[in-house]
Amino acid sequence: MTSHRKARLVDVARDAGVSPATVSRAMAQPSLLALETLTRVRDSARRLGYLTDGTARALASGRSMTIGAIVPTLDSTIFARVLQSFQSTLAREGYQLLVASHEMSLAAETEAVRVLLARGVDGLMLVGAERSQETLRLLATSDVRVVLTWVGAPDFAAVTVDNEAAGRLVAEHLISLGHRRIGMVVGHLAFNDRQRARLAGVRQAMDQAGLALPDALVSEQALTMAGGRAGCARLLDLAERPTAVIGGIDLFAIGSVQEAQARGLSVPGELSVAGIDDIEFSASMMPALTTVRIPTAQIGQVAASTLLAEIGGQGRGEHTRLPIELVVRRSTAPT
Amino acid sequence: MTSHRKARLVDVARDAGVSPATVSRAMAQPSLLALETLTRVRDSARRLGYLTDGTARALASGRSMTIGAIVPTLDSTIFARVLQSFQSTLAREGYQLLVASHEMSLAAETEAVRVLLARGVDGLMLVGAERSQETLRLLATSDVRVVLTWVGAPDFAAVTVDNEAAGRLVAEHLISLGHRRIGMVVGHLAFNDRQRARLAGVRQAMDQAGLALPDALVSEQALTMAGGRAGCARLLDLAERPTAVIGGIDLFAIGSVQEAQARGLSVPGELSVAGIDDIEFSASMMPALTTVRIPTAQIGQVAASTLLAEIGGQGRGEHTRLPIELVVRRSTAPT
DNA sequence: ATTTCTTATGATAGCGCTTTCATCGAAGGT
DNA sequence: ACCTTCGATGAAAGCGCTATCATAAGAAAT
Repeated sequence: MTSHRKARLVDVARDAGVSPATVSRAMAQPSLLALETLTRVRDSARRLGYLTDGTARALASGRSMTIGAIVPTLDSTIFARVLQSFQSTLAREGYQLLVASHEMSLAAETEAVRVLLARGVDGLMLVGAERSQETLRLLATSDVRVVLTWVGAPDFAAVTVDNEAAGRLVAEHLISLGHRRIGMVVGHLAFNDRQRARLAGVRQAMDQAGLALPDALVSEQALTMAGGRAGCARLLDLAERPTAVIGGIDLFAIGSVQEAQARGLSVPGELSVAGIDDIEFSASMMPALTTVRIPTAQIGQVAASTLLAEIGGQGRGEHTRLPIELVVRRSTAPT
Repeated sequence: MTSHRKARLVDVARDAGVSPATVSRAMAQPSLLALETLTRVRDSARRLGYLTDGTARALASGRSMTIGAIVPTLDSTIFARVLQSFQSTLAREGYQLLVASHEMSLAAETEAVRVLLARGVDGLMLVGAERSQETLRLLATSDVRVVLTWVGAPDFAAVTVDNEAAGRLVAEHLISLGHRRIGMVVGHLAFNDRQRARLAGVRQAMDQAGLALPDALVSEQALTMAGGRAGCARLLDLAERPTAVIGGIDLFAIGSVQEAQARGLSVPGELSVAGIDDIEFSASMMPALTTVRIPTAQIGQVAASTLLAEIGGQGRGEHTRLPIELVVRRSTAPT
């Protein structure tokens, strides 16, 4: 609180009796300075309450030390978790996280990319592989490093998970239990390649077993528990109701269990239910949910490392596929 | 994709045959220009793929159009929700969100404040009123506008919720149902004034009813469902077990219900359980949870508006207290 | 006509930092 | 001793934009 106006680099330089360049070095590459000079500069800086002006630094150096992340929404266990680990890994390296959400709109994503690029982010985390032409153009024109999450694409580094396999895994599990008529509650498929892949995986397993997955047995819903309930309700109202329901996300499966129980159907006695994600709640609900474990926190952490490697110059578009695993619990049973 | 190097303001100016100042105006205050000039500049900008360099703009103008938010963690339904609405309100006004999390560490919060201030944020959202001296000093020295959430403090604008009243509300409800021995699972109280206030509220209600809340009946736990389970387990293991358990957050209450059920205790028959928050799941679990509704999304939205008003020069430290409400459902019953 | 506003645009000085490039003394090599 | 290398620092040119002030040309007022 020494002075009133914010201290600048030159103020510190004057106070310490060195040139601005030296102060700059003291802040950014201390190893270049003689120990004595360094301490003198640091003392002055502390005394004056000096904080490097990140804006000016970014302009002069060309690097903002800022990473952008564009997710569908922050209001989701899954993305929140990914962002948390992404952010903390980044922070450890001195990077800051700029977040934007697009609420499942392709156009909004494009706009977010434009804004973040204009902000001069050094890297960008995106979800999924579906992009507008305009977004791709923006990305190509700029020189930001990009890391995709969940689903990858050729020209970008990516940290993915085999969503198709996830769908296959649950479906095969259910089929092996003797289920023949299986329904699925899935998120809106437009601009959501994760859900599309999971559905495709379920389809594959069914096909392979010679079973059908008619459109009537697939219900698209908003990604909430209430959506899961509504979707399950639709499936249960069918003349030929399914003996098992797969939730494209755990939230759907949880909603489905609730709907079934509300109708007096026992799970898994009369209806088997399985999800994909393995969120915290799934393990401890009654009955505990059979699901596929997606290593969400790890996605964020690896995405951050990958992106930092890209920015650092090592790593050329590396793809990491994280393992997933079927977790059989109590919500599924033989027919 | 016209040129290879990134287009700058001067490039657009040259292309459009105007001065840099005019292009700057075209981007920031279009109303100052003649319509014809404006379109000409815009055409050039589009053709060259020009994006304003936010960094340079921030340096020259002194405003970064960036808001920082420091929360305990992103990985929480509650904060994720607040941030989602905060972010989308901000985005509508052209502001970008820079997030940081401190994982319940006072020192980490201070560091985050330092970093965000250095980044030149125009505003800052903080959670709770507990701050280190150093943080307060940093805030006072800089000229960022600040908005507090959940709990307010004299010198800052704030959007709060009466956490004490929330605790009181559930406790009174339970007391009115005839419960005399009530336990509480609460988050770690260090650097968490929200949980402290909720606990204090419960205490008040108990005191007023002439009841005691011995330390043994209060279990501090990490803010997860598993924490809720563990806390409830501790309370149920007591020689004199409580007839009702209050969760300092809904997650605790949910975990408590699970623990009770896992022990074969019926809820609310043998144990009443209530929470505070009203997260999505609470309404639809079995039994549906009695809780206090906290308007999370609204907190984010109002916090954003408040902060923007502060930045805009209107509004001097306004405090908004959002209403909360007891929601009685099926998890509580008379003794 | 002359003066006074307005409106649209230009010229240009920074914003606060980083980063060559240059300098200079001390250390190392022969 | 003499040249080279190295380590530590300084000088100063930007980074790409905004904002102030100045200017010019009409419009309005007298």
